[in-house]
Amino acid sequence: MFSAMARAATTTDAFNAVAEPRRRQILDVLAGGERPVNDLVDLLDLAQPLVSKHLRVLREVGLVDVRDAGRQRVYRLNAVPLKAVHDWVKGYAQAWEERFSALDDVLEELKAEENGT
Amino acid sequence: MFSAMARAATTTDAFNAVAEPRRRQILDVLAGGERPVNDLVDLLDLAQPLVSKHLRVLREVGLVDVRDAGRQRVYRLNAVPLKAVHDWVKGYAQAWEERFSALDDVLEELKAEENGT
DNA sequence: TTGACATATACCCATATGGGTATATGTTTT
DNA sequence: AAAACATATACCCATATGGGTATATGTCAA
Repeated sequence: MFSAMARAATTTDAFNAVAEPRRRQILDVLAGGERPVNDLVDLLDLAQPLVSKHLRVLREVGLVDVRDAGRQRVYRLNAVPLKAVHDWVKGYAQAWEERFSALDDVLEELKAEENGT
Repeated sequence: MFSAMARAATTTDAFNAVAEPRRRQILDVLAGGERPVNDLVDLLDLAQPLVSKHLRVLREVGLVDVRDAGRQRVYRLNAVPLKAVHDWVKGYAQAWEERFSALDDVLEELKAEENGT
């Protein structure tokens, strides 16, 4: 038995992992190839413990893999969990395209008015 | 002058708005057409104030528009801000496809082994 | 105008979060 | 073995977050 949680963890899936800008930055760097932690510290200009913490979230969600290399820990991108995000958001592509073409229509109208009705 | 914030707000962009499952549900419903708040309350089986709060976040991020209709407030999807999410995640498509084809290779190998050698 | 209805807001609460500093852990070099 | 290096973890802290209940606000119906 346990009382209802006041708030559920929000760092347990790809959507949340990727909601944090720092973590997107990390993934963006790793997209260019695997990197030890210190590289990320330098590139992100963020305290080392914070980088490690973000990496932990990414690891728990499966967005990165780690490999030991002497005294370094080399992190590597695993983009697979991002497919879920992509699949969800892809469903809205039509919706924003409609919006854009609706805007185009308005602009066309304005242009037509400019040239006399 | 102000002291450094201990933590920045995380509900101020599309990435974060969409990280919350309830809000994705709301958008999924609105994708089927505009809806008054109470419809969402019924469909999501969530307390009305919570729905209103999630709608507020979505509104602030520009993912929904509102329209007054008598004593109802009708919410409507605006998918445009999702394009940013799509654009970012799209850049990783190649990465997860590589992973999948790497997996395919492994499976092929196992299959080959099964049939002798 | 009084009451029902629809929605937003003001609170309270427990917990998650991200940043920070100090330190533990493990590895390589000297 | 000791020192330097690389990384993870344990804390502390302020604040954001999501859920909940009560209530304010505004609109329509009787």
